[in-house]
Amino acid sequence: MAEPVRNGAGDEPLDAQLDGWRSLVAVYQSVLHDVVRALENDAGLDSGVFSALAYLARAEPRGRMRLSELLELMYPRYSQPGLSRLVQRMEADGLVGRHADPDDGRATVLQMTRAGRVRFARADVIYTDAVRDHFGRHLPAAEARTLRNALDAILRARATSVSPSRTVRAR
Amino acid sequence: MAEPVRNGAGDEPLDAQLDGWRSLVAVYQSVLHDVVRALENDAGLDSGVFSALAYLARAEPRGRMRLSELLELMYPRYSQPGLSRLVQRMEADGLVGRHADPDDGRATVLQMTRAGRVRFARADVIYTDAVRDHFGRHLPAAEARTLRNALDAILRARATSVSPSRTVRAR
DNA sequence: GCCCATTGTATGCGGGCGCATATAACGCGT
DNA sequence: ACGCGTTATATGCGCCCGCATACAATGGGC
Repeated sequence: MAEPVRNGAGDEPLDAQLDGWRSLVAVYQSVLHDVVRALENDAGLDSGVFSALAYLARAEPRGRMRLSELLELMYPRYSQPGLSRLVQRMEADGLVGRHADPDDGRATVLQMTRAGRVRFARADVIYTDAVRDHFGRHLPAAEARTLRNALDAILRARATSVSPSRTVRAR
Repeated sequence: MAEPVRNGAGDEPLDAQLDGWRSLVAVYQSVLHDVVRALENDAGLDSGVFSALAYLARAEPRGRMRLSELLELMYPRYSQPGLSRLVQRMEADGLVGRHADPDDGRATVLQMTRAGRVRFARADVIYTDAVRDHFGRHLPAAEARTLRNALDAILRARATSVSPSRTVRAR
């Protein structure tokens, strides 16, 4: 969001970090827009469903996961009610099953269906190709590694510092 | 969106660009969430209103801009109907005026109000501080410049390559 | 064994978004 | 001056989101 007041030439105190953030925002929005379009048009999946399937595909054992675990992975992209309805739609589309957890009567266990696996496998190819085409293609591998290192360092630093309400349930 | 299948250790063919994209997505979502929260809580502005005000504040002459010009700046974050309603809300909140363009009967000219300027000035401080606190603080200035250069190169490359439907009005 | 605070999930509600479409003004060709 | 394709904006509609809240199950304290 919001790329206001870019330091074009001889502006203000010149803030390298702020400029970096603005460039990051611009790239993210531009690339994501095209990638999401590719997912929807070529794979028939919206980005939320795709993300959920991606996490489920990695889940052990075999595509099973608690709804609450998935929520932690998808937060803050989805709120708890938002995820609740997302998986309802996914169940309606036959991509996942929702079963009562035998160990905890409150919990719901998600189970990827075979159809879900197939849809995800196809979509993953679309996604990967789209990211390469719209992003990776323009970034030399060496710079990509540098970029990743810098960004991962930020993630680690943020995880460490006591950022408020990193916990899903707060207040 | 979607950070599936991260190359943790000895995974697949190892794709530096894809990993970079995933890190970018993770940082963007995490940081943006907190920045938007700060804007809403401390400045009482949602991110769309803030972005629009930021562009208007830079407009010459003095906070005037055509709706269609603003649309190009906000695209693809907002669609044309989305922006239409966004500025309607902004007008209702007294942040901008909407006047018929004397030179073109179809067009609407936006004019930032004094209240809009005040609200934006306050929000801009909140925004800048939040970005520094959640992002810039964790990124050395040298790395920030490297980051910006790599990302801006991607933006330029994307603008050059004939990416389909970069124009607002397509199809 | 009974409370009761906590945890896991679902739902009522209001609001914002995008798509398709409508409406109105423009301007060029004739 | 008329027609018609184009451009600028607005609106009907359906969908999805988050917030607040409801509800059910859990487990530790006593």
